[in-house]
Amino acid sequence: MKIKVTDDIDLRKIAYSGQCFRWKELEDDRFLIVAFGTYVIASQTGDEICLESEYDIDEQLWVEYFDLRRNYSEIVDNIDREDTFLYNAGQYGRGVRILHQDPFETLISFIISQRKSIPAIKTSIEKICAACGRELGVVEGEKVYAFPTPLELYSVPIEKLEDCSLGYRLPYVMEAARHFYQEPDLLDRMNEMSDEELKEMLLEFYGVGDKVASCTMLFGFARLNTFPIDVWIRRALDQKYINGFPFSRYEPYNGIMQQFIFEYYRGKK
DNA sequence: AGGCAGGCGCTCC
DNA sequence: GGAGCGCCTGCC
Repeated sequence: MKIKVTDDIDLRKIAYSGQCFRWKELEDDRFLIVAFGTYVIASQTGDEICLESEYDIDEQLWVEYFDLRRNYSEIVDNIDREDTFLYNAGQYGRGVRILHQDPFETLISFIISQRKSIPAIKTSIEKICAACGRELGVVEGEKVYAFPTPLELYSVPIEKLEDCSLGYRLPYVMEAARHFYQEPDLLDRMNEMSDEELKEMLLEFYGVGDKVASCTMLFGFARLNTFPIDVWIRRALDQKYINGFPFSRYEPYNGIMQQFIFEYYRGKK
């Protein structure tokens, strides 16, 4: 399947943007993307995204996933030119989009992410998927597993999870899985909530603080105004915005600005 | 080979 | 309500 995109998109930038952990680069600029209980192999030629899979491809699902209904180039063009740092960050980050990922997977992934490097996060998540996720097939000689459902994760024997490099995060993961499993309408309720209510609720989860809650909202609930602050963003803000970041100017897309800043600042180190 | 990660909970004030 | 500390472990 091919999807024509009339907006900024760059699969490579997205793949390495730190928001997704189950993209794997294959040869020839192709990316294996496992999400929503299925997978695709994505590649890009100019403004055309090609998706291939042994499974049926639900175009609307992936349009939603890549947030293709939103016009990012317009958002980049709206950046204040006087703000040289943000303007440059926007240009540098052109093509990055905020993925609309599965909320449960996003929550668990960012719980795991605390005090871990990105390679370590990926390793841990892959182990979890292999331990209790559904087997989806074989791609380039490697088995592909779906991210587990709350039930699959909650009911896996604890010994198997102990081999997944979770460390002290193990009880955090189990608690979150239990919540989602035992409360089937939880997700619907969360989707109905305002940003403030959702944040409050996520913070009640054991092991979830401000950073993890914010990342879950931005990357898993498509709350694009959420502005996660990690050590990199903290440094960037302290250095470039002594008088505070102009959040009101970039509503309702502060989260996209955060992503640009993150890419740019981390890239330049 | 040892410090350090894209934090958080808990325990003090 | 804020500062200080311990935490698992893989990765560079």
